[in-house]
Amino acid sequence: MKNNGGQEPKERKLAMLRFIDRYRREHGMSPTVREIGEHLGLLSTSHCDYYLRKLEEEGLIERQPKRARTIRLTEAGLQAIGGVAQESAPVPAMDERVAVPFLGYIVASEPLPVEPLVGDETIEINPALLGTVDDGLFALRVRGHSMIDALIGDGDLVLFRHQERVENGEMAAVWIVDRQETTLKRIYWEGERVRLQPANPTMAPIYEEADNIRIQGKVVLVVRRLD
Amino acid sequence: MKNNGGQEPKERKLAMLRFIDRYRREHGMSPTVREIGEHLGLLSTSHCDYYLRKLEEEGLIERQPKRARTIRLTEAGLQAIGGVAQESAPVPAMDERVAVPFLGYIVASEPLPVEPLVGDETIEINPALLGTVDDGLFALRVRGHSMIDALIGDGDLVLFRHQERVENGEMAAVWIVDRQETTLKRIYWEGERVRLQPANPTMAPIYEEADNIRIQGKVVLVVRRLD
DNA sequence: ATTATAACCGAACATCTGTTCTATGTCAAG
DNA sequence: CTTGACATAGAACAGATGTTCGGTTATAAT
Repeated sequence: MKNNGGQEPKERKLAMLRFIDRYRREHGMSPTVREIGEHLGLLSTSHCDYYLRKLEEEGLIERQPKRARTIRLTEAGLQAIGGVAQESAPVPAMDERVAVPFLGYIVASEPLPVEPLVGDETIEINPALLGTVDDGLFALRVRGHSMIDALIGDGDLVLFRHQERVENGEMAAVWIVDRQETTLKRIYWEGERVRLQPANPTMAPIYEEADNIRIQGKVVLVVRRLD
Repeated sequence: MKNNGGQEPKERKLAMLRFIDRYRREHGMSPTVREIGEHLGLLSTSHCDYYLRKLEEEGLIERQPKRARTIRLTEAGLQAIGGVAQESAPVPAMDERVAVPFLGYIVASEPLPVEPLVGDETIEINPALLGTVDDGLFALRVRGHSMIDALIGDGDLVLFRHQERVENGEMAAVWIVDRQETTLKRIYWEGERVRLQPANPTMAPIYEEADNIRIQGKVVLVVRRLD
C-alpha cells in the first residue's frame, strides 16, 4: 500500500517530528497517538504507531511504553528538524533543563563543618552547558581561595556529579569522616593515603587515610558571575 | 477525619504544587493522579483528586477533564510556590529562560580578526545564574590564556552584556577599529589612551587611542565545563 | 451528648491511550 | 506471473488514567 497521502515517508516522518515538537511547546505536554495521526491524516492508530516505531528505531524519538503522553524528541530528533528548517532558530524542547539541587557552600580552604548535604532548593541548568544529561548532580557555592590556580574562585557556583571515585588530579568534594567536614580539593591517591591538594601555592596539602574520606562528587561545571 | 499526615491542608497543597512543578520540569510531562498521591502519601486517588479539585477551584492549577497527564500550574500556582517558600530562592518558572546569542569565539591573547558579531545559535541560560534578567546579552567562547589570572581559561564560555562604557578594571570584549579586531581584556582608561590589560603576567599590555576602540560588551558570567 | 464539616479511604466505573493483530493494497524485482 | 517489502486500515485488546460513589474517621461547635 504505497499511497502516501502526497508525502514521501521521509517527509512524513519529519512532519511528525515537527508536530510533536510544536505540540509540546504549545501545550506543555506530549500529543497522543490519535492526535498525531489526525494531524497527519492517518486513519488508523496502528498506522501512526508504524511510523512512531520507525522514528523510535532511528533514535529520533523516545517514549515510555504503555504510558500516556510520553512521546518526546531526542537530541537527534531535534537536530533532524533543525537540519531541514534552516530558516528558524532551533528552539529547545520543553524538557531540556536539569534541576540541580543547590546544597549550600563548600569551603575551598581549610575543611570546616558543613551540614549534611541536604536541601530542596534547585537551580535549573541547561544541559547544553554540561555537554551531557546527567543524573546525580548537585551544586555548591565555593568559599575561599584554595582552588584559585584551578580557576575556581570565591563565590563560584560549582556543579558536582555524584561519584565515589575520582582519578588522580581531578577535583572533588570530599567528606572527611573523623572530622565530619567537607572540602573542595584536587585528589591524589597515594597508596593507603590520599593527598587533598589545594590549587594555591600558599597552601599546604592535607593528607588523610583513604578509609577516612568519602568522595561526594566530582567537579563538572564552574559558573562565575561578575556583575 | 483530620489526620493530615503531619501536614496542614495549606502546606499539603503547596507540597502538591511543588511536586507537580518539579515533576514537569524533570520529566517533561505532567504527573498522574496516582503519582501525585504516592508522593504525598495519600492512599487513594480520590483523596488526591479531592485536593486537586481544591487547587483547581483556587485557580492554582488547571487540567483538561478526562484526559491523561494534563495537570499544570497556573501563573498563580507558580507564584504560590515562590511566595511562600521565602526561605528558598525563588525557582524560576518553566519558561523563564533567556536565549543568549552565541556569536563564536573571542581571543584572550593577541587581537585577531573576528567576524562581525552575528549568529543565530543560541544558548539558554537560567536568569538565576545571572542574578538579573538582562536584555542585550551575547555569549562568546574564549580562546587563549591571557585572562588566566582573572580565572578565565581557554574554552570558557563567557557572557557579555552589550554596553559601550566600562569602568577601570572591568573585563570587556573590545573591538579595535583600525585593526578590525576583537579581543578580551581588562580595561583601564588613561586619558586619551586605553590600556588593554591581559590577566597573565607573561603578557604585555596593549595601548590604543580611546577613539580607536569600541567596547562591545562587559563580562557578566563565566561558565567552565570540566568533564 | 449530637451535628456538621473536613479529610480520608477503597472500590468501582468510564474512557482514554498505547499496542497488537489481521488483513488489504501497491510497488518493485525476479 | 509470483514473491517480498512497504504502507495502510480497522477492530480488538490490555492497561493506564481520571472520576465518581459510598462510606468512615476525627474534630470542632453547639
